[in-house]
Amino acid sequence: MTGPTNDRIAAMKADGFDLEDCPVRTILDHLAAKWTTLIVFELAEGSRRFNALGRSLPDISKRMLTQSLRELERDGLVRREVFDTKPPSVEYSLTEMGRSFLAPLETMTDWAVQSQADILRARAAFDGAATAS
Amino acid sequence: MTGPTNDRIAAMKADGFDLEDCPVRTILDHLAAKWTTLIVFELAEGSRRFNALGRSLPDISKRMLTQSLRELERDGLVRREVFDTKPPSVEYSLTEMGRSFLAPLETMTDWAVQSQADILRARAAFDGAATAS
DNA sequence: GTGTATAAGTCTCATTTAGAGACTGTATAT
DNA sequence: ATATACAGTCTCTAAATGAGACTTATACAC
Repeated sequence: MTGPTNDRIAAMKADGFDLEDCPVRTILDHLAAKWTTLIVFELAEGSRRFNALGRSLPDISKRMLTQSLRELERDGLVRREVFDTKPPSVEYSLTEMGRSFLAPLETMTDWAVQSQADILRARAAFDGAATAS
Repeated sequence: MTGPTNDRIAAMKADGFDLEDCPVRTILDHLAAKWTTLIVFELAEGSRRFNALGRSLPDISKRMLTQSLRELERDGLVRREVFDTKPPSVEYSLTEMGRSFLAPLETMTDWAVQSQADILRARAAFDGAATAS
């Protein structure tokens, strides 16, 4: 959105902070990406090869699987190892940092599981109110 | 990705589980959406009106701000109140459930802050390895 | 030996989603 | 008179995603 920014943001910017390039945010953006959490959860159970991961996440496209794994590898959460078999196989596994990410991830999913009923109720109420003119 | 699913997923499906329609996943998808966390953090500091939120999140478009707020409202994390001023003003604030979401959210961002240096290092190493033929 | 499948991707094309910004309509401030 | 603010909506364009064909070499079934 355009227009003047508010005081707090203005102050942070004056302080050299660039919202567009905030490292925490670029990290969160990756983690928040649609497939990241699913991949990490799957790798939490052990190393997996590319196609095996694809089979576990049936509705991800090869394209996005490749792309997500590359980002995870680049961020240091996932390790990629190529084995010289015929045909060559590639194994993905969590790094130590990747494993350290499981704790916050589980905090999130625990909250989701606990809140699930409330959320579904809220959605039903919202949709009902919208329908009832 | 097409192809046969693995045993675990197959077992869950046999058990009536539909990955496409997993409630936890639809919740996580919303929470993971690019703007959700920023909006929730901003509302954590107090209620805000539509344009004020836009000013705090300078690079969100009105379109996405509206859409994100609607989802958050529908999920019951955010309350929307219209005041009959001229022109009418609309105030957004966190519900109790919205506030309960701050804890897991902070767990995530804390992890991001703590891991930030490692991640940036990993990225630099990855990019360097790619560049060095 | 011919056909089929697997490995881990890449590439292209079609669809979906997001972003930029004009536009609405009333009312107060300049 | 003119500009600005309120909270959006609407349209048009740009970017991200999904579906699926294609690659190259090998192993297995028939």
